[in-house]
Amino acid sequence: MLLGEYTHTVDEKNRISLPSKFRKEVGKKIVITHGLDTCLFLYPLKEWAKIASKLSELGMGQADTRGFNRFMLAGAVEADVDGTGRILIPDFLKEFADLKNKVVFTGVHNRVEIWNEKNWKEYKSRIEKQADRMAEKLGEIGVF
Amino acid sequence: MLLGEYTHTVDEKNRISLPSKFRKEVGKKIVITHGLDTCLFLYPLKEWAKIASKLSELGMGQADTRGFNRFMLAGAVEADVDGTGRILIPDFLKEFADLKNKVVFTGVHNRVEIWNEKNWKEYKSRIEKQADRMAEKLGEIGVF
DNA sequence: GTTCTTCTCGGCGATTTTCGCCAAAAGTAT
DNA sequence: ATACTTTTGGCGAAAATCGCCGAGAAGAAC
Repeated sequence: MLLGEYTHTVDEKNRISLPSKFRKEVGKKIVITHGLDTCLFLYPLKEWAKIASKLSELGMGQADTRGFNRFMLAGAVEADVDGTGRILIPDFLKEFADLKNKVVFTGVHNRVEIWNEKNWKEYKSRIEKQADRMAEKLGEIGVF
Repeated sequence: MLLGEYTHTVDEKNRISLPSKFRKEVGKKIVITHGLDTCLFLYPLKEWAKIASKLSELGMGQADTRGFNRFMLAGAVEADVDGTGRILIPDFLKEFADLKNKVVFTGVHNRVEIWNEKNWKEYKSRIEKQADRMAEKLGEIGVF
C-alpha cells in the first residue's frame, strides 16, 4: 500500500529521486503515464500489466475508449530506477504535468502520482474543503 | 476500545509520545491520516487495512471519489512507535491539523485522534453546549 | 574514416535529514 | 523515601537527497 506525500526537486537533467519510502514497493522497473487531474501516474511494472490488460479488454470499437487507450498507452513510458533511486522524466510527460523545479510525490493505493507542487497544493485545498461532505457519503458506505 | 483524553507536547523534531494507555492497543505499527474537523486520525495498522480496502472499492473513475482517495491515502503515513513510545508527525500533517507545542490525544472507538490543544478546547466547549440537545437525540435512539 | 562536439546516463560524495537510543526530569505508586 | 513508569530533551550513527563530474554513445563536420 503506497501512502503519503513527499516533495522533491527535478534536476537539470529531468531526473527526480523517488521517495525512499516508495522504493521497495515499486521496484526497479516502472511505467510512467498520463494521469488524471494534471499529474503523472507511476506504476510498478507488475501493476501496470494488470491495467494494460484491462485496457485491452475495452477494445477499440468505440471512439472514446479508443481515445482513452491512446491517452494511457501512447502516453506511457517504461523507465528504470537508477542505482541511487532516481527516475528520468521524458520531456513530453514533464510538460503534460507542468512539472517545474519542485514536484510532489503522492502514494495512492497501488500507484504513485507526481504533481507540480503548486498544482498539488491548490488541488489539496480544494479537496479539503469538500472533505466533510465526502465523509457523509462515506459514512453511508461504512468507512467510518 | 480506546478512551480518554491526554495532553502531550511536540518536540522540535515533530515527535510526540503516545499516551501510555494507548500503546498496548495500537501496537507498534500505525497509520496517521487526515481526520475530519481539523484533527488527525491514528489507526492501528489492522484497523487501517479495513478502511483502505473500503476506499479502494470506490475506484478512481469519478472525480470526487478520486479526490477523497487522495485526501485519505496521500494524506496518510505509516509510522512506527519508537522504543520510548513516540511517533513522528510529518510536516504536512502537522500543518494540516495546525499542531503547535501542545496537542491532545483522544481515544474514540477504534481510533486515536490528535488535536491542537486550543482547537480541542473550543470544539469541546461547543459540543458541551449542545449536550442537552444531543441527549434528546440519543434518547430517541435508545442509548439512555 | 577520423576528429570534435553534444547529449545521455551512471555514480561519487558533501550536506542535510532522519531515526534509534540513552539519560535526565517529572510524575506515580508502594 | 524509594522504586518504578512515563515523558521529553539531546546526541550520534545512518540514510537520503541532490549537485557535480566524467565516461561513453550518438551524431556532425571535415
